[in-house]
Amino acid sequence: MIKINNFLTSLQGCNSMQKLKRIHAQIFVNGCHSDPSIVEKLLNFCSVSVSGNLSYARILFSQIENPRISAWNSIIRGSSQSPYPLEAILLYNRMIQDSHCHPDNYTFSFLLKACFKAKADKKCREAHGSIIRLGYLSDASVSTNLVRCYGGSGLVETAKKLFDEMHEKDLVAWNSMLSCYSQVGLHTEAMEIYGRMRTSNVEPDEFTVVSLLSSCAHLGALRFGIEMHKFAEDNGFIGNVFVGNALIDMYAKCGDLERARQVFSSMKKKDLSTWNSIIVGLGVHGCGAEAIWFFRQMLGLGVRPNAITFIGLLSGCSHQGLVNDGIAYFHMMRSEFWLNPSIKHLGCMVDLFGRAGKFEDAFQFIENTEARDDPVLWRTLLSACRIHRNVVMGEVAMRNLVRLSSQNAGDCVLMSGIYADTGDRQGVSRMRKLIRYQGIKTNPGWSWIEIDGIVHKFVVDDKSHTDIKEIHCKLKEVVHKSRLAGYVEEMSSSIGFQSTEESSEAWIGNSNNYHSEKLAIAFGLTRTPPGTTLRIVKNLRVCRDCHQLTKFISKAFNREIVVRDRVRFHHFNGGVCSCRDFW
DNA sequence: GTAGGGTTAG
Repeated sequence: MIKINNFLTSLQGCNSMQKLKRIHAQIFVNGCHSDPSIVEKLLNFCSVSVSGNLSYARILFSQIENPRISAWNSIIRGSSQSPYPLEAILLYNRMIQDSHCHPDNYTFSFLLKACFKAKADKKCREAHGSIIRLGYLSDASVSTNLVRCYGGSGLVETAKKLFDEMHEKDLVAWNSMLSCYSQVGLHTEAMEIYGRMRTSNVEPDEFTVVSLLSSCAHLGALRFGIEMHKFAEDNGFIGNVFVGNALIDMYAKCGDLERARQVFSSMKKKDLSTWNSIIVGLGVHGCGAEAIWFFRQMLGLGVRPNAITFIGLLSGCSHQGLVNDGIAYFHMMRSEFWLNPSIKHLGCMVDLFGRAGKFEDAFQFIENTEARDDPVLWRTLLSACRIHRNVVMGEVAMRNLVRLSSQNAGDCVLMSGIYADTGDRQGVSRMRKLIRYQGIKTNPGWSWIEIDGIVHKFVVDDKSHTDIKEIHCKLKEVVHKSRLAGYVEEMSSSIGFQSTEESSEAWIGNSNNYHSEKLAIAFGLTRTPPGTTLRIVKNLRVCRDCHQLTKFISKAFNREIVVRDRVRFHHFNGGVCSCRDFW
């Protein structure tokens, strides 16, 4: 009789369906099929192993007369890892209804994994009830899975409560909570969790670093990101491809392209995300040509691009005015790689034409696409009209937004900006009325700057900062010095309308000196030694007047200033901006 | 002999 171990050894080297069947047949020949543990082993292997085969596992499972809990667990686990996690939930239901088996802590772990992947919120809550009833909440793996499930369905508070109630929080539990905050965009909370983790004496690992770097990227917290980089180096995490990718993304999003390139070239192991991170990073910095260069390298090495690669490429082309390249890559996407353009790709194309002032092309592009009723495309066209002060096309875009009943405050402010730029007071007042009449909510604008590892946040006309008097004083000096160098306030403010800011900032008449990014820059100037680069992050698009003033500041104070706005990066140096005034 | 965590998207 062949020993069980022999089967296991042959399974290890098994990579084809035929071999699997052969082993299965041998089990029969040797009369081992009546031993449930042997069949369960085979089942578990087929369900879970990378070289396994879930379809075969299903057949095997169907042949077991009264599956024991371990068999149920194997098949539920296999399905939860597959592209059809819903199947795991159905199997669980069958087990509860039709078998005499009771779920254990393993069953719940696998079930919850499936719930997370399938976004099955209701089932998650139901499982939560059973878990409490059966006393499995104290199991670390089960409760960590619950935390992820609630976090993934947006119920972050519930996730946090469960996490806080966990008796023994191990590293995986901390990492799950951290990534939960990071993924829903609560980056400050993610940082707080990290702080608590450290004070609880839990040593971070690669997973911790990756989630944290993602939060650093969104916050624009370069200093903290550099610290994390150092930490990763000291702890031997640098060979990890996730860590490398997250580092590239963090450096790019924090405005330090040079370091992003360095990390990229130092990485021995690269995957698709590595290439995407550098291409997308270069794209938002307006380095379209360089993004194309990387794209060609990538193709040369046989790495197949995906939809994200093309987002990076197309946005790079649009920010650098590479219209023909953009068109070529848009077609290449479908013809060579069988990728269907998403609304984001279409948006990039409208932006590509619009930014280059090719309004007729932009308009025709929207009209000829199936997504012509998607407000995103008209909104993109409207932004381009703002750059080029195109009233006629701006009104076309605005009319379409109204037709689709989706005009928001940002759209009205953009349109107002176009009217203001062309001196049309009536147009401005029409837009103001539209906002008041429809009660459209405006989006408050803020900017932040990181000084000595602390993030300082400013809103328009901020009075809350403890050093606000000093900041205002500095701002006066800054404006005075810039005026001497030739700075003139933008025309639009002289008719009582403040520029492009898509926010309530825009509606506060004469407060243009107190826009959030101006406050942040003035603060940065008072708190950093001469020559230090200032890095500002803001949630909206930078306004024309602030953009103009920042150019003069970069020259008058001899500072490099990097501003990350909602759309892209602006590198101000020696009186000019990398966006060449097309933003 | 059975478990849980990570990056990139106008």
